[in-house]
Amino acid sequence: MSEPASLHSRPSRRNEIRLQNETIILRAAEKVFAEAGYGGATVQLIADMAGLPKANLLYYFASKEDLYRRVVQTIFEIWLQAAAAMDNAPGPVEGLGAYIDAKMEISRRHPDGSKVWASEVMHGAPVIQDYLETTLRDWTNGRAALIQRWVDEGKMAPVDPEHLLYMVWATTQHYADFGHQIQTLNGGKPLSNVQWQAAKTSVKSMILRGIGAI
Amino acid sequence: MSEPASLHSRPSRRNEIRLQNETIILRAAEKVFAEAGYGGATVQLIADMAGLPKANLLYYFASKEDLYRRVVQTIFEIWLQAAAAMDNAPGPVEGLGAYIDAKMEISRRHPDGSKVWASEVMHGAPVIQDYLETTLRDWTNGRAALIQRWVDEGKMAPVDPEHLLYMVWATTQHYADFGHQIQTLNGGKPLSNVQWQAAKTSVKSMILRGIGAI
DNA sequence: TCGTTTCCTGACCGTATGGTCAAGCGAAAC
DNA sequence: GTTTCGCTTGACCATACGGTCAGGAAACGA
Repeated sequence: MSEPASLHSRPSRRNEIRLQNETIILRAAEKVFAEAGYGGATVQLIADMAGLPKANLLYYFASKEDLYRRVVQTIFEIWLQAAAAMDNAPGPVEGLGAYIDAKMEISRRHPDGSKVWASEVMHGAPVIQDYLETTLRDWTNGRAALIQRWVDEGKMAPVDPEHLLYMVWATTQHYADFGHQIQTLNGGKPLSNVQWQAAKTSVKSMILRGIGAI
Repeated sequence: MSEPASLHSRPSRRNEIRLQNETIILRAAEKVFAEAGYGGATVQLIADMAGLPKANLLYYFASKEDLYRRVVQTIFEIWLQAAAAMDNAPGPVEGLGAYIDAKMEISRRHPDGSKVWASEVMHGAPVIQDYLETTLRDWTNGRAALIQRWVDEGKMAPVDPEHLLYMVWATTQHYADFGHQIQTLNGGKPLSNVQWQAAKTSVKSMILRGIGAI
């Protein structure tokens, strides 16, 4: 109530600082966790990457684990956004096509996040186990049912929906998680725009043909 | 020259002990590195898993890094064995089919090794970068040429060989690296024999159909 | 201007880690 | 029987880590 005139033009300077620093720290943390893993990452390393004193990080985030949890949750939310790409699609070509596009785009724009996610799952999902058992399981069951419907309607070959989803996840995330290997096999250079488009096209056409949708 | 009678029946007791302990230690190390990552793994943890005093590990292996290097190299050799499955195949159905089978079998039997490999690559391959640039690159180029030949001979659709290989790697290794996620989505239970067979069949049929080989 | 709240940070602390070492042990070689 | 040599291990060490804290600086409300 004591907030003056413009509610959005002045986020009170303090909140602005807080938000900005939290963003910087989270970005640095994502990178360091991706590069070194949770155990290999140190608060000092993240602080250096963020350009802030270590004690300042621990002013904004209670602990290294807390920071890690925030990073993982952020990635999970990005993951869920792409998940919506399958909604309201008339068939597998549109639905899975859009989903693959979205996931490839995430691999390109958030490779660090993808790596942190992969690492978290590989280590037994100590932080997001409950999400796996609730949100992810529900989403997967729902989409598996949708795919099964497409099968029943003769829009694609009778493939097991879950293994199809695993293939989509695996293939798209590979371009982020194993980006270093791909880059090495690409003569040491990152994939160009053209190469990314080719990758997208290749993946989509192989998968959609693989399920008899095209 | 002073070696008595039977050269193979008595590996001189001491070599036997050495070999046996090294094996135990390497097995324990693989598991701990897979579960905790390089940074999260401690020599003490590996020693406990192996049932030996910490100082004894460091008698057989000079350092934690040395131990890790040995684990990664072992995995790379297993990887290369499966790579031979594509050799001497008349076409993609036999060649890629056998390769996918072999890689799925590795995911099932060496999930820890697969995770260590994935982790190593994700962190920029600090230990096996030279292998990536030599052995892996040569192998990949060779197989890409082979696949291209199949394409030219009309045995499969004109797909980009490298993206096809990436898809095979990603999909097969997913069952090891993301085994925990798959298990969670499977009601918390590991895949049964039947489910593993179904996974193999699904992956093979989707990929082989995806490249127009069947 | 003054009091209050939030932000900032160098110095510090207990702990855990990778690695060392010296002394002991036991099987084999002579 | 004695010597040799690789194996074994508890104790130890320097370092680096996550986290704390006290006290100062800056921003804010009145």
